[in-house]
Amino acid sequence: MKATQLYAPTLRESPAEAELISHKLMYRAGLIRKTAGGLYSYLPLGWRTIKKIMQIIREEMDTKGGQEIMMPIVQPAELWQESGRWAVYGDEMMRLKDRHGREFALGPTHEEMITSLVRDEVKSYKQLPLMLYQMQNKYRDEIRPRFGLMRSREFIMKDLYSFDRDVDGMNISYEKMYDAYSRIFTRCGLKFRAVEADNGAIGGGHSHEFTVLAPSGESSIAYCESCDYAASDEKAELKVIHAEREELRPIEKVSTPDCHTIDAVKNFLNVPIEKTIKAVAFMDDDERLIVAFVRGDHEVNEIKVMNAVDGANHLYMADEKLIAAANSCAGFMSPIGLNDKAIVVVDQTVMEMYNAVAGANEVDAHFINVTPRRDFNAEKITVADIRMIQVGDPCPHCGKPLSMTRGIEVGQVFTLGKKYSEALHATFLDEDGKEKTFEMGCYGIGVGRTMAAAIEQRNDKDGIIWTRAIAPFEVVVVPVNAKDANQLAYAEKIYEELKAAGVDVLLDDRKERAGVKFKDCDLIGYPLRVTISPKTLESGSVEIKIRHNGEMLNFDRSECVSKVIDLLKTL
RNA sequence: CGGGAUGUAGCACAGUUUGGUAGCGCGCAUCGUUCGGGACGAUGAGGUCGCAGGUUCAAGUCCUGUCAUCCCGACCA
Repeated sequence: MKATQLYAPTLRESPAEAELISHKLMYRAGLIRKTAGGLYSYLPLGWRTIKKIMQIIREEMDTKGGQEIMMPIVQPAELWQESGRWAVYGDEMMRLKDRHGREFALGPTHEEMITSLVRDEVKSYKQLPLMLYQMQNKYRDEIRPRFGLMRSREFIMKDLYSFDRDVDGMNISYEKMYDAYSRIFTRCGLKFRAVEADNGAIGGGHSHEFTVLAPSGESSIAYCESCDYAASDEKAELKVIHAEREELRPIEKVSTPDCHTIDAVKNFLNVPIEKTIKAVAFMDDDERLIVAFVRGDHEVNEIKVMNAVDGANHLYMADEKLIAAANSCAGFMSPIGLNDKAIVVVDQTVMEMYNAVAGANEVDAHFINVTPRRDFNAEKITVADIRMIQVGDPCPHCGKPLSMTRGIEVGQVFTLGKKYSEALHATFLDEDGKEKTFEMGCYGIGVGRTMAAAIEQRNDKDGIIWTRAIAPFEVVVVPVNAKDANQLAYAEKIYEELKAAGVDVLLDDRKERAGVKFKDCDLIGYPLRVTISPKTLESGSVEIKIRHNGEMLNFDRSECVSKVIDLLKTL
């Protein structure tokens, strides 16, 4: 490819609306352009990278036995009604009607489609396991598209679905995909973690999010530097912290005027915050009052609370009336004396405290010397791990202190079990002649987001730093002055040789000044630059610059191709 | 959907307070000089000032409405 024929409009300045480094650089380097909020066009350079990422994904999927297919983007409402998700999915689904008024959606995901496809065709265990995947645009009408390709309304996704005859088979498929994903992101040159995730509404089974470590990421993860444990902050399991055993003292009510917050109570009674118990009151969709208790210095994890309470799907801040109905008042709640209107959930660590401070369920009063195991007397107490992880909490695997970081979720794997196969009555005949329901799994990768994450992770003040595997071109050959026919001919020769050797190479034959071309090279981020100048022409040599460390090397012209190939192996 | 902000040339922005001929830089085109890290000079093209209504002799500027974009929050199979 020659730069004079390449449509790669670079910009000196980034658009005001771009906030994220990767978004700015993709715009400036001429990789993408925006059409409307959350809708982007990929220009030639961006699309080349996307295609390379897709190819890596394809190879790894195929290696594991995946077979590529292509399903329609437009999906009939009936399928979604069958699974029950037509009503559930809400405004995030882009819906449309055809000329006859029949309802359709632009696919946000394809569980229904694939399940319907497979149930009609796969009738015997002999056809299993089956793994089918596709790469295509998905549509989600995000409440707030942002960060360029990170959260857009139309995006390219690879989605694979596995069908197995039993749970063991499903778990094997899961392991295969987990392994493939690790290989894919490694090949893309990304630093990532497979994070244990909450699989929320899907329910049951395993789930890992493949998260690229980057401070600008939207998800927060806890990870261990000593072992490979990593989990989203919502999911991270926590161990019980046992307080030091103390002589039990009798419980006592004390006056704590105007002490509505834990800080105020702590200061007023002059006790360490670790000796206090705080309450957070929620209500769910059915207006049930759910009161969560954690140690004063801990935070409540709403997801864990929801998981601990049967039937709770959403949590909201409770209103005063509900709290009053449970015989309590905001700011002074405790499990001691709450009536059965309240569902009480207590963090496991709270149960191990001695002589602690807790509310008294009346205004301006607290109990001191509360020992939960002895004193908690609410109707029903659920004890569970319900707190948010904090830096320094021990790793559940090896016990070392955990670190926290932010990350970009680029892929997710999870087991679905029979959720969709049951809803859509997708069955097969097993070896024993009995009809059985498929055990499914689904596995997604955000392709555009992977590109953005790669840029987010590797860039400097001059631009993008591509890893060789996903660079739009591996090498750029730059004659410093393309108006000089000798230089251009020399550069063209080298370009042809590299191309013949299978190198993905661009010739920057534009009649621009050297500075302009160099700036563009750095901005776009080709891993290697081969420079041709009067000097190299005269000495019969070439100069090679390595983008990521700025190193300049000189080689005899005859070695050019072999040196480029050697260097590329290290990038 | 709540809070905040912004819409003026391809990009970045000034002009709006106090109504009076639509501007600067970059980019783009032509010519000349220059030529290893975003050169210089000259000439030039490019705008219904987001859109719609209103006030006024006169609106980019004031008023009303509306649309879009961005940020924070809520939300996120």
